[in-house]
This record gives sequence, C-alpha cells and structure tokens, in this order.
Amino acid sequence: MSEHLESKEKLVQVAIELFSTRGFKGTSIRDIANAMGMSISNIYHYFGNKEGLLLAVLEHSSKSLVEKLGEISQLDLDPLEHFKLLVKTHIQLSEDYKKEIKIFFLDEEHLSPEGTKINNQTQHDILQIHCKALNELKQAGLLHSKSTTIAAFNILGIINWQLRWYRTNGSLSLEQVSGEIVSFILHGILGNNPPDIKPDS
Amino acid sequence: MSEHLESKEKLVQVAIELFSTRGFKGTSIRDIANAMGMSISNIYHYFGNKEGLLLAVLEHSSKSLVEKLGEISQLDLDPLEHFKLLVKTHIQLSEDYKKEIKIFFLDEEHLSPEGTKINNQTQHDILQIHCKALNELKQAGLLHSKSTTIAAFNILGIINWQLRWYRTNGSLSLEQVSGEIVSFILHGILGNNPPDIKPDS
DNA sequence: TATAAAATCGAACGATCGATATGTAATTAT
DNA sequence: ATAATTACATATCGATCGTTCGATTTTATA
Repeated sequence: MSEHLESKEKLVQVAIELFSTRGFKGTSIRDIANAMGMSISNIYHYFGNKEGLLLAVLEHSSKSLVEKLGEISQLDLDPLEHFKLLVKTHIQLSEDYKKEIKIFFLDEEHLSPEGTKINNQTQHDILQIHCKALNELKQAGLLHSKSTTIAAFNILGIINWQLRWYRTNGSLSLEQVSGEIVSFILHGILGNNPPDIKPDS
Repeated sequence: MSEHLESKEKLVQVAIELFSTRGFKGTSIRDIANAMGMSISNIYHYFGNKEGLLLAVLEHSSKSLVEKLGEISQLDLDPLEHFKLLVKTHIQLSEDYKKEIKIFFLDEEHLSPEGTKINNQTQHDILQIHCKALNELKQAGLLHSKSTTIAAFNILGIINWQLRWYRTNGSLSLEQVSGEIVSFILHGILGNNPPDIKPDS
C-alpha cells in the first residue's frame, strides 16, 4: 500500500521545470520521461494521463502558495504594517514559486474543467487575502481608493508583472525592487492621506 | 505582382482569433483552414509555414499598437496631462488589441528567434514610451519614485493585468476602471507631493 | 519463503501534427 | 491569344503525439 513517493515527487518537480519553460502543450510525456530517465508508461501508472500530472502540479503548488500567504493574513498586526508585510511576503513567495506561477498563467487556456476550477479558486483566494488587508485599511480611514477590488487587482498586477521582468542576476536586488514596489503601492492606495510612510519597517 | 490581400488579411484575423483562445501550439493549421473554409496548402502558399503566420500576426499587431501609443507620446502637453492621457490611451488600446496582446503573453515561450525579437522590441518600445513620460514628470520635480524604470514596469503590470480580469459585460464600465487605475498610478508615482490631482481631465 | 501488490519496462496503436508534392482553375501580364 | 503568375485543392508523407497492452522486476506482507 506504500507508494514510491520519491519518484512521484521527483516527477512533479520535473514536470514543473518543463511545463514552465515549454508550456503544457509544448511538453510531451516523452520529454518528461527522458528528463526523468524513466519509461513513459510509468508516468501513466502514477498520474493516469498527461492532465493528471498537470493537475498534480497545480494542486501541489497552489495549495502551498495560498497556505503560506494565508499565514500572514492571520497575524495580528496594525493594518498598515500588516499590509506592508503581506505585499513583501507575496513578492518573496512569487520569487520562490516562480515556475509554478508561470504554469498558471501560461497554460490557463487549455485546461480541463477541473484545472480551471483550481486555477480560479487560487486566484480568488489570493485576491481575497489582499482585499481583506485593504478593508482593514479602509476601516482605519487610510484608504484612498474607492474600490478595494480594483486596488487589489492593481496590486496583483504589479506583483505578477514583477515576476516577468525581474532578473535575479540583474543590477537590482529583490530587496530594492520589493521596497520600491511597496512604496508605489502604498502611495497608490493611501493617496493624499498618508500617515508619514516609513520606507521600511 | 499583386497579392490577394483579402484572403491574406482574413487569414491573419482568423489566426488571431484562434491563437488567442487556444494558444499557438493548441491551434493546428487544420483548425485555421477549417475556420477559413480553405485548404491547408493555401496557408502555406501565403505564409510559408505555421510560424510565418504567427510572425505575421505579431508584426501586424505590435507595429500598430506601438504606433498608436507613440502618437500620444509626441503630443505637446504639460507633463501631468501628458502622462494621464498616455495611461488612459494605453488602457483603451489594450482593450482594442486584447486578443493580439494575449497571444504575446501566452506564447512567448515557444517563439523562434525572430518572434522573440519582435516580442522584446515591442515590450521595450512600450516601456520606453512610459519611461519618457515619467522622466518628464521627474524633471518637473513631481516624481516620488526613485527608479523610473520600476515605476514604468509597475504601470505596465497594472494595465496588462487589467486586461486579464476586466470583463466588458461586468458591472464596471471601462471608464470607471480606467479612472480608478489612473488615480492609483498617479498617487503611486507622485507620492506625497501631489499638485492637487483632479479625478479626471 | 510464498504470494500479492506496486513499480517499472519495451513495443506498439491510432490519431493528429506540420509540411510537401502535384495538380488544376482563375487571374494577370504581355 | 497565350504565356506566366497567382490562388486554390487533393492526397499523402514522415514525425510525433497521448495512450494502452502485456510482461517483468522489485517490494511488501503473511
């Protein structure tokens, strides 16, 4: 009744690597089998079919990502510090889950109903985490934006876009970029009533 | 020496439609031929191979998009009005070129060197247009952000993300969303020294 | 150690893919 | 009028795709 978790976990990792660089349709089962040094049929033994493997990847990474972001959401901090920590953590997590998130955005079009469901659920969860933090700011009278939802979308846009252009080997450190982004977002949502924003906590 | 432009142009349009919904790898030449009511070989007659068709799509739309955005850049306005107009126009253009831009982002991974070149050039051009407008603001002493480049990336992130979540049939009009986004961005880049930002020009 | 279960393999299947070869009808140029 | 070019179609190629089958090896258990 025991599964060979080593192979199964390694398969997911290899799939993440290949799906993120070549896309789902651009990666064949044979590609994955070769990269694993394993036979094709063995992949079917573990995941049933190609999409089963994709679903395993999606489920594996989305659950973990939302979980870690949710931990921040449950901390008991004052609204402003809470929000800053949330954005900073989100940026760091995006870097950590770079490849997995890329799969999310790259292959969302040709997903099965189940895959679409996972995808939508994940996006919704993440949006809600930010909305919650923004509503705390609103209750504290600090929010300038009329719509917290649009503000939350804007924040996700900035963070997810940073994932596309930021290069680790470039001249900017992630800390620098993260600081600039937090500052940009804070001014964007707080508007003209900023309680003297400190550059970093 | 004359070409049948009607069929060729229609082919590009059909390709845009299918590539944007199913992705490049997810769309077969046969799919396109069927949607056109045309034989497969005729597509090869016009575009040489599948990628030639993709390049035609990319070239067609990127040139047009950058051109229209560049027109705004050449207007002679005061920096702030200039910038607001640029963002608003970019949002509107994104809506107009929704499908084409989707192809840009969806299939950037498996492009030929030439496709990658067009893609990078386009992204670079658009970024520069925003950087230029931001530098004008900087010279006017209005900019809060340290790095204009990061600020420009943030702006692109917000606009391109809006393209993903905004639904025309939803409860929000594009005008509303556009206004909120412009406000968000203005506060984000101007920071604590805002010259009394008017909600709309 | 016997046996059931899990893990792995090689070979093959039918379908579909991008691409081509070879034609013919229609248009255009001379 | 006729030669040349363009616009299309049919049929087919070899490659690759996802998937399956049948068998073998390894591992767990009783």
